[in-house]
Amino acid sequence: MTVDSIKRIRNFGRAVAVEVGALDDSFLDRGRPLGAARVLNAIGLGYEQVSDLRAFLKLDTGLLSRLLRGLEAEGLIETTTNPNDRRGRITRLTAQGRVEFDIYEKLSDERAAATLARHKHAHRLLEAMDIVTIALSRDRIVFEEVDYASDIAAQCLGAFAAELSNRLNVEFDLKKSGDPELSQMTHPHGAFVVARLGDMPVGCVGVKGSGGTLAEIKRMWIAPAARGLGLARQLMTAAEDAARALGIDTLRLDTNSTLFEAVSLYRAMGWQEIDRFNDDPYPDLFFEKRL
Amino acid sequence: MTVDSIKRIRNFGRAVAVEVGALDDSFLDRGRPLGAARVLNAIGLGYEQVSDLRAFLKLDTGLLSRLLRGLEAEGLIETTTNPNDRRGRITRLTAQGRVEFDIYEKLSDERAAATLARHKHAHRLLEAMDIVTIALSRDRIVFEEVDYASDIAAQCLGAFAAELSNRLNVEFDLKKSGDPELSQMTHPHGAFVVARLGDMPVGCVGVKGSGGTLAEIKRMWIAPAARGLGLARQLMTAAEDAARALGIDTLRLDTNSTLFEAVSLYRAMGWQEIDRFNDDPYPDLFFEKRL
DNA sequence: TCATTTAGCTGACTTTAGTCAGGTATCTTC
DNA sequence: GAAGATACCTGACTAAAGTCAGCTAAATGA
Repeated sequence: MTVDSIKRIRNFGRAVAVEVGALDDSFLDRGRPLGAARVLNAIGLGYEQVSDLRAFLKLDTGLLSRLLRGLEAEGLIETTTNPNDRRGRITRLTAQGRVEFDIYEKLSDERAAATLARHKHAHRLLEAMDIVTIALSRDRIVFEEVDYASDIAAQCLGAFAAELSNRLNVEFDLKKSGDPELSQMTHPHGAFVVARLGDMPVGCVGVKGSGGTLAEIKRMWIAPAARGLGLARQLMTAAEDAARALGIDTLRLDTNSTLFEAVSLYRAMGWQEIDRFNDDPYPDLFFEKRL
Repeated sequence: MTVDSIKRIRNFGRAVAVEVGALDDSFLDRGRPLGAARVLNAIGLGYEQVSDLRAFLKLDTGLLSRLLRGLEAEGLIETTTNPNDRRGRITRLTAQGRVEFDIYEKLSDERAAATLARHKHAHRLLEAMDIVTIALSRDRIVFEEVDYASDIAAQCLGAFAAELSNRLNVEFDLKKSGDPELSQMTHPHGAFVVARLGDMPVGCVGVKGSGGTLAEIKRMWIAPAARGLGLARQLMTAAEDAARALGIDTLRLDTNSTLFEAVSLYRAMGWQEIDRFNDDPYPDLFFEKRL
């Protein structure tokens, strides 16, 4: 079984190496060596400090320095000293550099679009790619508080609502005007936490308070492609931390007994079953945790 | 939607590039430059002719020639002229070269095992990897007749039986002694066709004959990770070709109406619905095709 | 048969990547 | 404020990768 698994991973590696290599090749089409292209790309992505660039690209100080001089000579970047630490330097794309960066971005997009075009019904492929992406980059998933009205929160809530509508076979629209949740999941009443991989949302949870020391956990969602990685636990921990920071000492939540994985997670994390505290028809299990 | 799909593919590319790069790095541990290691690896994989090596590795003739001389000097390979075309050359691993190749294989296996170890419940990840592997390498899937008793046939049949047992919730064991299918799916009575990607089985189908001009299609299976790619059609075509080559002019099959995708494929490929021709309880639809 | 093509080799070269030992300016710490 | 650490630079180097013209030997094809 394990031998077979290793074979499967190696087959995977071989298959994707072709795609990855093709992208690098397309980067050479601009006549610039790959090293310089990668530096330009990193700067365009927002790595400004030379030290950050070095860490990100894993380049020797001398080599990076020379590549930067090269891009400078091409008129693609400008460097200034970092005002906060005048040993360090800040690099920035010039207008021309921005143009060139955008061309590389376009090349990447075209590569990806070509892959997509080769697969008419790519839904399953994309889903599988997401699973792989998230699993391989699990360590880079960040959990952070965001505004309930932010873009990434909206993405999470939209996916959450779509899934709920689909599963319960009812209309479930979070966007209806005057959402009373908004202020209750915003400081100082409550908070909203998302888990994301880069700009890709992979989970969320809301702490819904009313100004007192009691709050409720709501809108708990993990992206389908991110399930089975133990993110729920991390997300709950982040939510508890956020609640504590707001001065909340008791959290409640409602759930359904058919979601046995979630239920056993709550129990494992120290939640106590309590009596029904609302009259929603869907939940049949109620929990409380003292922080 | 498409813009989003492109983002997902690019995120995927970024995530796997790290893994792919790590493998290359581990190849450098042997002290040999990557180019030479790749040539050695390709020879070990069975690329014997220098021209094949060149095409596979996309190397300049001069560069490859020099790399081959280097490996020769290390005593890892031997070259002889190709007796069929004495301009060409054949390369082969020496015993020492085989040892070195095996070490690289082990390094690759260890890399894969390390990836596996990082993911305790890797089942979902492996399944997703399979989907990606097969989708990206779809063009390299080969359809070929194999012996019903061969190893790859056994793998297909085992997977087929496991799936059927699971789906019908009954014991379904193809391995019971004296399988009557064996001779009926072997030349000259019948045939067995598999679809494979390298050594990874992705589908199979049997043509079960009894010496006459009538035969039956049986054991049609597509690996779960390979579904949605249109392989069934190619597999059926290969089965029809095999049947024709055996002098068979009429094919029959039974199926279940709930498998509507399969049923519509049969209709699209020119199969005609006929009356029930056996009394198995599972199938409720019967088809025939004149070749 | 003889011109042409093909397969592979070698020599001479350039480019790219990477390493390392200095050096200067700046920051940190005691 | 001196000692040490840090950030970045340059020069000098090596190794690896890649390019190209020209060569020989063999096969191909009119």
